[in-house]
Amino acid sequence: MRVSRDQAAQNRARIIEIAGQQFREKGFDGIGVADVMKSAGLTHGGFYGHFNSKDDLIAEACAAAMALSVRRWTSLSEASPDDALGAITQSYLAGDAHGEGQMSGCMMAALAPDIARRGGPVRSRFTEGTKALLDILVNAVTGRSKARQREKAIAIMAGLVGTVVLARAVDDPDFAREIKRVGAEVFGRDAE
Amino acid sequence: MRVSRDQAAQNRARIIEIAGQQFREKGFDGIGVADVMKSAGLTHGGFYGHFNSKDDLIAEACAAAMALSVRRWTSLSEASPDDALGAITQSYLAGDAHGEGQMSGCMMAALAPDIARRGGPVRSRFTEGTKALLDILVNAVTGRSKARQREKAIAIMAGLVGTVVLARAVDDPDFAREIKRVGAEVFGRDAE
DNA sequence: ATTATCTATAGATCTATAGATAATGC
DNA sequence: ATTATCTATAGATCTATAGATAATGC
Repeated sequence: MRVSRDQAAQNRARIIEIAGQQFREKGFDGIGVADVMKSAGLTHGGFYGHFNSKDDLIAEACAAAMALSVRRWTSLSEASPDDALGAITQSYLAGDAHGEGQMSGCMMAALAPDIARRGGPVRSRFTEGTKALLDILVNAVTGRSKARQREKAIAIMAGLVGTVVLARAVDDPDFAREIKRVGAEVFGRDAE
Repeated sequence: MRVSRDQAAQNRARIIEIAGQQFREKGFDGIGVADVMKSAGLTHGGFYGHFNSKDDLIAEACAAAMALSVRRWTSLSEASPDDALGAITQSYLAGDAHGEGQMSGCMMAALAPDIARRGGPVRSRFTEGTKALLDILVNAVTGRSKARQREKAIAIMAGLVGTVVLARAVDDPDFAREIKRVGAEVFGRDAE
């Protein structure tokens, strides 16, 4: 039942990708190692050939999901050079509406509080990703100084994360829509 | 070992209060029924005389924590009638810094993504609380129309939640401080 | 020969229940 | 007599490990 080195590397990458999706959808404690492996078409026991522990996988999945967001924001910025902020916020807030659910959405909005409760590698990988995303936003907004741009970018990032977090948690669809509409208007425009 | 009806009611209230703190600190899956009961000075088996299930406790703890936030925001508004927004945001963002940790902080910032993954009573109790908090903020901001006030209040609430969520998740203390400083400046002032 | 994966299981943990106990409240 | 709480445990689930298997790569 052994596979080639290339195949094993692909298997590892697929485990990380699937884990990232399942974690965002169900939470770190909402999905077990055995089910992640099953979704990847592998068996439970094989997991520990790829990772030292579930925490190890969580750190890798976190880093990979953040890296994917960085690539998406970068390509959105390049595709809309005159309204990078609008393109990013629209993409960011439209995710849920398009029925993709949280599994393909932002790691920050899906798991930041859970990441805060974990230590070590998970948090540091997440922090790197957060800084990288922030840098993209800094270049997507205007400001009389770099410091002012950074200030705006931080507020927008917090606003976007809070918007998605609240809209998802709320039970009332109309209220959720209202939250997202306001989020798009307030944080998607490069005011002042 | 039986206690009076009054004592039993107090025990129930204490279980809810302690559960609310532990859930915020460790997550819904991070603390078990047995440990909550132990913290309340009771035994595991007694739990099911007070609640039908852990989910039932989660809903009660969620509602109680939101109600406490509503009372706090209300009294802050009344104590600072000319800068209710500033008083609320300062209190909201200062929590972590004062070493209180998340256990006494905001339910939205600590558990909103986990609440989004749960169904039924937990989400509806949370939604009620969120609407009540929003109403307080609406009255704490100015605007040429009620609709504009509400829009500002929603953006501020999302901004505050996102600020706390990101500042907590991030590994770098300087970065966390920067996020909270910006959040206080941008969302704590009744601009425009 | 090495190693990626598989089967099987140990050990821990967690929710929920069953039945016993003892103090309250009619 | 009722009932709030306790002790003990069933049943499920989850992480991690041990040992076997079979195809790769030197």
